[in-house]
Amino acid sequence: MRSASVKDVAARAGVSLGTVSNVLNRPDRVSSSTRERVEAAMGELGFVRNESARQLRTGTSQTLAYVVLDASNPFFTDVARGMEGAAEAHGLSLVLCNSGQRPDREAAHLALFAQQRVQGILVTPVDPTSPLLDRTRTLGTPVVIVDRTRHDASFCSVSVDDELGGRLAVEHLVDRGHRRIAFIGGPMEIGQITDRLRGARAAWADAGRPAEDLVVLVTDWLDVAGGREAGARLAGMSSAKRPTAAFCANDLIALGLLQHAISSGTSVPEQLAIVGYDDIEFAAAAAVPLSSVRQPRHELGRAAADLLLDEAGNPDHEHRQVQFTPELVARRSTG
Amino acid sequence: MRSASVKDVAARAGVSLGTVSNVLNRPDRVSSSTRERVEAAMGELGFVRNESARQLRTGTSQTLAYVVLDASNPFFTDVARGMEGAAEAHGLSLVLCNSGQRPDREAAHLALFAQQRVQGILVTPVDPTSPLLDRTRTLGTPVVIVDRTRHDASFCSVSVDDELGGRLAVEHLVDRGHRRIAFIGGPMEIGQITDRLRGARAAWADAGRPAEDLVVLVTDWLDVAGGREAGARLAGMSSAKRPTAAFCANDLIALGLLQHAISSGTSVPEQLAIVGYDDIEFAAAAAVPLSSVRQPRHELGRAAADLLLDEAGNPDHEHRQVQFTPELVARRSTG
DNA sequence: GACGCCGATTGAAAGGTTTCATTCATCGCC
DNA sequence: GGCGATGAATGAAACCTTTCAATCGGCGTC
Repeated sequence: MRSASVKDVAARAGVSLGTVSNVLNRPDRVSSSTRERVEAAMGELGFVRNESARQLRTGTSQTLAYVVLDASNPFFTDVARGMEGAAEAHGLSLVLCNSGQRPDREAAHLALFAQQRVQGILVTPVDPTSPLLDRTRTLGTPVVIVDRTRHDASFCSVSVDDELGGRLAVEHLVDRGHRRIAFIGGPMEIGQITDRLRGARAAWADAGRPAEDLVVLVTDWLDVAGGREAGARLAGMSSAKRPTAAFCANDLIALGLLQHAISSGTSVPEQLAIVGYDDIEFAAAAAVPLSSVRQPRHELGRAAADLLLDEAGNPDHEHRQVQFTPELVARRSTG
Repeated sequence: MRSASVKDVAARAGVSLGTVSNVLNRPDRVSSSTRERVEAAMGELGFVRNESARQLRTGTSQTLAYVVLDASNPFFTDVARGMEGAAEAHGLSLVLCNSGQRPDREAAHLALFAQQRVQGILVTPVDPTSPLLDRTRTLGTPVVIVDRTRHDASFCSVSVDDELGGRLAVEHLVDRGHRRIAFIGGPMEIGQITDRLRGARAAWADAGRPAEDLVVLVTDWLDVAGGREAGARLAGMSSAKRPTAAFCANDLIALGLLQHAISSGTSVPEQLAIVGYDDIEFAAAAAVPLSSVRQPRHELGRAAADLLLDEAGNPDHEHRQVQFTPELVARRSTG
């Protein structure tokens, strides 16, 4: 039971095949009586337009694709929502694939989308320097890097000023009078983590504080478990050496740290102030609402989609690296 | 600069177009010397196989689609991970679209996937009774309903026994000695919410407790804000009438309730015990780790994908409604 | 030396849609 | 009543791949 084609519809409605196509694509060009006849035939036959054939003929697709780094991190799903808005405004659909931080899956998804001839690919790559990105673009599919960046200007990208974010967090802690603080995050291979740390150190130095009073605790990964473990390490320090505040490289770490503090009877923020990063929904909803560095997630997604559409459609497109400004949201976890 | 086609590759490699196709699809049929020549030509021309043309000719696609109800709920992203595993095992890709609970977007995504002739569509619908689902299947695309169900057996579906889940939660609270409890959730149009409530009431009755000692607080939606607000309502009750435990219809509600309790000085679980539902990652990581009814999220996704593949590939497929069994995970929030 | 066989290669057809230059029909107007 | 203009409908060509029956060339065998 092969599904009906325009030809079948045309036969049934007693019109030519071109007319059916006109009904589909330029309904104004067709008289209302035949239009109705054609539409009736479509209904009776259960006609579903074959997108492959359409796309083959026209060479254009109606979709943008986003290869997500980690679909279970709320940050990325919010970014994707911003993209959806932009795509919808242009009459396009956004489809997602999740790489789950696996380079092989990332590669497979990139290849699939390239073969599908999507209008363009948004990607938060496992490794932004991967030559696979260059290859994908060279082969004809526009690519925009999301929440990461290439230091040369070889790709369009959208990101947030992580150095400033680090700075904001530490300036806030300095304002609150802290004289010994911790930076918690890792792994240090991720450029953004080191940027945040650099900003943190700069702000600390600007405040005239000695470098050794900013303790760095490196975690294996940016998840809740890493935060808990860091909490245990903090608790193990002598009270003289123990920081009175912690700046965590993302909210998951901060939540883990908070959890450890509460369960071990450390009061937040009195004995330990905490600043997170990302301002995910759960940050405001934590037991002690978290201060956090907010990234404009929806704008990030929207801007990325807009850049991609420009790259895809504008003949004299130039690569741009958009950088957004983060913002500190002070809540109870810093007093 | 149109991208190269098999014809271009064939010309460059000095072979026929059929041979190029053989290199792509049956590399064993082609001598290694010509194969190398063809592959070299592909590399030089930047050939990318046109998936639309392939699909048009063969009639088969390599993808499954999942229309997610709410991509920002970690529960659904975990379900999607289970689907990814099943898809990968069959050499297929899974693509996601988010309806964000908007029926119009759900409809648009269903239409898109049907036109793309994906192998099948997994969907957590806004409304499982929507005729759109029937229409999509009638028009030729297999559909499996995820985490919802049709009460007639008209569709394959996977879900979890919500009545049992409600039962487990309340039995646990009864075991803990609570004699007055609350059910918090809503809106009541969602079948699953009412199922959980029915199970809760049944267990309560089985324990010989009077119906009026199970207080129902209806929320507008299953989010953190709803939980906070319910917390305020609980706090407003006289201590004689105030329940000593709450069973929340999902973890987001439970987290909101927990947050309210902590910030208002109510100790958990001593003054208020809390059971959530879904057992999302943040449940275990909450300030007071949440007891919760765990749904087998990955299995749910995997089973859904398997059903879909059977419906798509097996000529004498019969619709099945798979129901999984939930499990109570006791943590600190219930003592 | 002819024959048959086998693996390697070929090339035309098919798949469903869109496009566009043509044709057809109708109508108003001189 | 004939003419041009206008609007509607037509149908062949093109998009790129895969498939499959047919051809080719080389080899071993009788």
